[in-house]
Amino acid sequence: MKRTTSDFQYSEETEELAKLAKALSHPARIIILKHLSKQNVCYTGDLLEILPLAQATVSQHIKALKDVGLITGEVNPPKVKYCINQKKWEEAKKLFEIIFAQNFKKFKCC
Amino acid sequence: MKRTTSDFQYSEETEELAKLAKALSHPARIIILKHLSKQNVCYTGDLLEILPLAQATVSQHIKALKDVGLITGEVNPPKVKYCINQKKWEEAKKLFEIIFAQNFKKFKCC
DNA sequence: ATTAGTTATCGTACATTTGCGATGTACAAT
DNA sequence: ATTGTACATCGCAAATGTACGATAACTAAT
Repeated sequence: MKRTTSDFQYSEETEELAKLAKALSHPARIIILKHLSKQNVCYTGDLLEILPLAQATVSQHIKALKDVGLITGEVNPPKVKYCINQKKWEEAKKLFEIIFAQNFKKFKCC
Repeated sequence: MKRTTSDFQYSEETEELAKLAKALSHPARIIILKHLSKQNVCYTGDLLEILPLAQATVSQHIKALKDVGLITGEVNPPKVKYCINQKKWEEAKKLFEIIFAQNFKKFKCC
């Protein structure tokens, strides 16, 4: 029963969910997303005030969220305005809903 | 996780969500959870067949899920039976629901 | 006691993430 | 042109994650 790792591929959905989960896997990025989902709009400076991190580090976390598509930035000199990317946000919501859909009410496990 | 402000602490909820997201941040662990949530019960051997990874690696991923509390194992010699930990599963579901609750219908962003 | 089956853990190598200071970029105002 | 503001990126160090072969542990059956 050989398993050849080289040609194996996870499904698109699985890969996407894993990527989104990774984006949520740091407290600072959770804070950023929660802040954005409440405020609807914010600037890097706002986040610097609520996070215990250096500016360079906050910028990195923002980049991670941007790279996965969960937020978008709009240059608004000399600031940059960030928002939730609503389309991706809904997509993420759905993917997490799917995996947590099962509720097990009638089963006894270990 | 070094912090400049040494006494800063993220909230329990934020830390917990980040930990759960980290548990979901690898495709192999997504597969394991999906399989368990469908099958309700499974053995390490079952997972070896559906994952492109060595036994040691699969065992590590299982451990990661066990450590965060999402699954439980019951020794059933010579096998080990795994299940979703329903209580933690529901907790995770709620935490993800909370962060994705916002839906932005009436706002225009960047 | 030995063997076979199943899974966990150890040791190792390599990749990625996290954090920060320093530096670079871009624009506005002087 | 220079300065100031806001933010991104670079380069580095430390920590953490990923993967695997080898080995250990544990039990059932011979």
